[in-house]
Amino acid sequence: MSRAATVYDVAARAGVSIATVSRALRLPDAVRPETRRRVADAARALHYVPSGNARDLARQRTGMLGVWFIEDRAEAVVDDDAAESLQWSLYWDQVIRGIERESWRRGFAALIASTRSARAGELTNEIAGRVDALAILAHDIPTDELAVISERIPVVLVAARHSISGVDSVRVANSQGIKLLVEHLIDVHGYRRPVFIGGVPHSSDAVERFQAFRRSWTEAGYAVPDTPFLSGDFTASTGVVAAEQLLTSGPLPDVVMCANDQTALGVLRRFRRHGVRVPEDVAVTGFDGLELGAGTNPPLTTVRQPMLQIGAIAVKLLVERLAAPERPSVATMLPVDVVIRESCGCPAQPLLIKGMELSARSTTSRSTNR
Amino acid sequence: MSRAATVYDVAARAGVSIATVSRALRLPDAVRPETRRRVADAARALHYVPSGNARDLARQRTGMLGVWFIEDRAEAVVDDDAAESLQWSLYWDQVIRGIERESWRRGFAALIASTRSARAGELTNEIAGRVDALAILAHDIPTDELAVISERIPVVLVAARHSISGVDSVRVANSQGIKLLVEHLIDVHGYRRPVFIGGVPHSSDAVERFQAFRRSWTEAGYAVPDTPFLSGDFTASTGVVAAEQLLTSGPLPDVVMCANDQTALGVLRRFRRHGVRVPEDVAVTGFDGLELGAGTNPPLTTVRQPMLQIGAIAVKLLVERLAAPERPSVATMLPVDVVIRESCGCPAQPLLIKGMELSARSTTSRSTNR
DNA sequence: CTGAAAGCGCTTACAG
DNA sequence: CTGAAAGCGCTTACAG
Repeated sequence: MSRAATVYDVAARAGVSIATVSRALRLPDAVRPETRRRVADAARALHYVPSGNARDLARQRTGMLGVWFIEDRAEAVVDDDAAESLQWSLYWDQVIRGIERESWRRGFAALIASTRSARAGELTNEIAGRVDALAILAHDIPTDELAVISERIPVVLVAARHSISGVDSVRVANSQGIKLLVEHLIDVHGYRRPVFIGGVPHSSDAVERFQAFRRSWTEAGYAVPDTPFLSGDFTASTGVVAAEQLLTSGPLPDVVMCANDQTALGVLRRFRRHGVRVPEDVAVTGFDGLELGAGTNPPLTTVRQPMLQIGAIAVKLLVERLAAPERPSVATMLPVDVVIRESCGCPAQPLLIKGMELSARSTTSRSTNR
Repeated sequence: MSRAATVYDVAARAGVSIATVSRALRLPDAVRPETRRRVADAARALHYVPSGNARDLARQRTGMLGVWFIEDRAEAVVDDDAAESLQWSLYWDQVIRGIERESWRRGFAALIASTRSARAGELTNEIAGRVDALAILAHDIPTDELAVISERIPVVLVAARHSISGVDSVRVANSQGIKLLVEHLIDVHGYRRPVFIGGVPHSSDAVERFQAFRRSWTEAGYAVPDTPFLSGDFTASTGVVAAEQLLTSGPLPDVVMCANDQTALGVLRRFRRHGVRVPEDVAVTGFDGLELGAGTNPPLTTVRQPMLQIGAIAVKLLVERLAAPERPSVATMLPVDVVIRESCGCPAQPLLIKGMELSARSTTSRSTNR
């Protein structure tokens, strides 16, 4: 690892100018075949690896899309040996995967930077200046800093609480999803004593889901608590804790609605460990539609949001704005589906309640899921 | 989004030189408080966002760790509506997560670039030149290109087949894991007609696991096929296809060992759909130790590899080599555990067979898992 | 504590 | 088709 070769070294060895080296490497058709070959040989011999920084600086673009990912989970302790991964948001994971994938399809690399909280200035100094556009994945965002950054590069907010004028955003129809699910729980199963296990308190996803929970049950004529039974951090450990508390705080509700799948997973596990049968003794539902929920025991009834698509759309908005900086900002709301599996009390044959169609006021459609 | 402000603009507005702007922003203590304030005000007023490229170019470092992720899955068709995510390797996902996390802990951002196959030159041009060090996640690697790149920046190979001299690598004890699992299947369950569902043919993980499968059963005195029943791409669809073929090709084996968990998941699902009971009619095992396997029906007996740790160690090796470029290369082999759940025929209480201890020739230790 | 100046390694009009 | 030169936006010895 001696001093790395540069265009100058390659040029010298090939007996051409640095401009020609640049062209031979970048625009092969712009130079004579003979020249091209000489440059290629020199580059190979010198183990030349072009500097991305220098190139990007000269070109005034980076080809990178940034993902700023704020972990908002608490430092929760999980009692399960294998559950370390459950500390992580499987939901964000999927969204990030959607971003990576779409970035790749559109010729960008993804620069992922995560942090535990938005330390002031970090966003600006660490990534904003090194990417062409930036996706913010967070429930709570550093509004002021973003306002400045969005003046310089396209920014898209995913699942964020606040919106910033001129900044695109992507979110899902939380309320509709919960509403459809509650209707199912009432109409099909006749439940009437629900409980809600919340997520990160300042998360708009968590807030919207709980409010929809309240509204839906209330409108159906049932009294429900005006706060979540417990608010957690969207991890399985929240579910574990919630289940424990549920078991020691009087009669069980007939259905436990969780702010997300991972929380529901924790509830399921802890209930099972205590011999509480789901759905016989109590029904449990989630939100997200993680693959994981198809394999739980019993399989989890949930609301599925299009996670990969959320990421893909975020990238699409970014790239579009890169092409048309002045386009008005767009707030995308993606539809969700209710995935009926067994944890709500339904038989093994899963059903799918399409959110799309309902929102268009058509008949509830139920189609076989597998 | 007018022309973005630069140090020159900030300097002009603050009435100082660009050197002072740089210092005020980067080394606050090196300038007078008054100067610092003037610069900060100017920067804020101008919505100044420093250029990462220019900074990195001047500094000769990027603060970024690259992850080059080669997808090697085939374009398989899955019959399950929700299974799109199963097309993705949940294993790589975890490793990447481990990388992101450790990168962050060590003050680096992670640049993730993925591709479907190693197009020549892409690696060199697209990432190698823009990161301080590079992790290659792939079963099969572009050896020549990497040899060149590793001359310039630290490279670490994860789960790769070939090793390159002078390049660090991380892999797991595939053989030991399979061996321990086979011993369990024979000693505890008395199975004798196993079948192996393979992974990507050129993957060393897939190859090592199959070879260990052969060796272990053979050494125990049982005849086993000398090729996998089927070789796939490590996705659930491979498992689905394998299960179909198994069902139509004569008597069922007594145990189906899969090259990884996602494949096993596909087998489980398809068997279940056809009314084949696991483990009563046939046992099934996986490899990876994904969380997902704890929730399948029945829960999956598998070999668990420390995926987050694999990623973390990859980063550690990279950062260490950054500090000591001449250190001899190290090939890390991480231990695995056998996670006994129910799909092998064991009762609900899960067991853990530690790979570590066995490899040190101590007694097989069995500890409760939850 | 601050400034002038060189340098980081490319790309890209502009000439020829 | 090729070269000389300016420019991309910072950082960092070196003086003062």
